Amino acid sequence: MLPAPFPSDHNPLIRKLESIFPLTEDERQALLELPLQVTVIKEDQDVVREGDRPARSFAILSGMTCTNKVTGDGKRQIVAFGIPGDMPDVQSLHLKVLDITVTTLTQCSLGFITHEDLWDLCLRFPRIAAAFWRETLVEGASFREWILNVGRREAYPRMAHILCELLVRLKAVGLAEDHACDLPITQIEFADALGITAVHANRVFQQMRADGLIETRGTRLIVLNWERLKEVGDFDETYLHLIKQGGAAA
Amino acid sequence: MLPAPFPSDHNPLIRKLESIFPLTEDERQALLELPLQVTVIKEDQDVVREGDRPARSFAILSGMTCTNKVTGDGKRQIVAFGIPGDMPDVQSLHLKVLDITVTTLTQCSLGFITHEDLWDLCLRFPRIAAAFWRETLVEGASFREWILNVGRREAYPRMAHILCELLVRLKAVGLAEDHACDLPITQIEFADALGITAVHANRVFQQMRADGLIETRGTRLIVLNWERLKEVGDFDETYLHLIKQGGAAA
DNA sequence: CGACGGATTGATAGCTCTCAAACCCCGTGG
DNA sequence: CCACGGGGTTTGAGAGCTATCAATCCGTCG
Repeated sequence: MLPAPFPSDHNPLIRKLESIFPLTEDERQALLELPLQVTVIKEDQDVVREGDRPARSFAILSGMTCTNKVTGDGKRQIVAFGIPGDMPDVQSLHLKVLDITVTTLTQCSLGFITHEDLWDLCLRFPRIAAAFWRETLVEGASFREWILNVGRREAYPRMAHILCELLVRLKAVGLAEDHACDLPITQIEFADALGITAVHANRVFQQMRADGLIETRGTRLIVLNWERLKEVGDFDETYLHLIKQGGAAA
Repeated sequence: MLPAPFPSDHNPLIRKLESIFPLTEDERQALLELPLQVTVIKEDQDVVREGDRPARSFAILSGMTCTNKVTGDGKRQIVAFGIPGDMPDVQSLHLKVLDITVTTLTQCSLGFITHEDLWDLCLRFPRIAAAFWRETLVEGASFREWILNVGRREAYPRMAHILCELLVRLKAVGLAEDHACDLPITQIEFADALGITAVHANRVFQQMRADGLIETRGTRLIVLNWERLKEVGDFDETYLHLIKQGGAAA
């Protein structure tokens, strides 16, 4: 079940770009010819670390990551989850020193692209550059919502909100069914994402189960009452700026 | 004391771009010729609102803004402060629907640029496009630190951290002395930025004054012990990605 | 079978909130 | 010149959410 080298449109990055605007033949060709060093990395590994000065960025081809920061006294905060199609450290293209650490949550297949190649691509195809820029803006929107979530919602709705976000995003890349998905995220990690303790995250989960909102089986999340979960989590997916496809998903 | 139409290099936007990389004559010229509709707006006004679909973006020429979001039950969270040179809603260039509201904290002079003109500029001058992109990446870095701040620091260090950030950023645009600046931010707004209540923000301020860290005189903030403030706030300005100038500031 | 990381549970402490009221400063209007 | 009104700042006391600290439980893995 090792991720194969990604042919044509099974490349999540290309699929993502195509969801933003239809690629011309040239653009598509350039993306396919882009030197992509595909590497498989085990779970729980740091791909890049705060303070690094990478000469390349990467796209997640399969697997999940989390982007995190740490306070001076060692408390960790997860600020984003990465799913296939995301490029958690594109910022390093413009900002020399990384201010974040990207850690794998599962085994991941990552496609590394040198900054040189990325620059070249962006200069030759301004629309692709714009699409990357757009992606970082969407990421920014997500950060803003995350701040609101951590700053102004209590633990319970906070958890509900993040579950909604994850489910919607995973569905957008075809990795979730209607109301269920695989979430390789421990309660400790949820706690670090929500700014609460693992103990409290656990109690929140129990309450949500007791309330009939969700069910968990191992890493699998099953949402029993989607409408209620959205309501409780005060969730409105507008901020994810997903592009609605007219037709059905692939 | 009305902000005058901004000639040449008194335009904070141009100054900011120049701090990122030296502009060529062409680039500089294009920026100066950019149709900029300068508007003065009173304090406490919404410039754009969540849900809007603006056809233009704006740069802050003078004054301060805050970018905020609101939960379903009306709790407000400030996610960023805008200072001269910032473009709080550039995102609208790529993302149709605004997910944030930008409110003036003081009277502001704003330079509006239509998205059409912005696109044109970006396509003609890829380096300028890259600089804008870079700016949104820096903004993203700031959001990430904000999440860490709200999620993992207690109220006291949280406040210290935000004061550090504001002072450093204002100094970078020449709006702060070494350890003092004008902060037109009420305690209520600080509270909304920190994810705490106004009452608690007030108590934190009192404690910081009692500890000899700061002094406030009206809207003026005077930092009495900068080293200690940074330490307490666990502040390291790396994430602001400021570009150090070799020479002195203007 | 022992080790280990994650999930759970219980009891206590503590940071922050909530609610209310008072206080202050300042611009407005009589 | 002073009363009035309004927003921001302070204060106090009590309640509540979440953290802390410790153990226990559980499933997986060598």
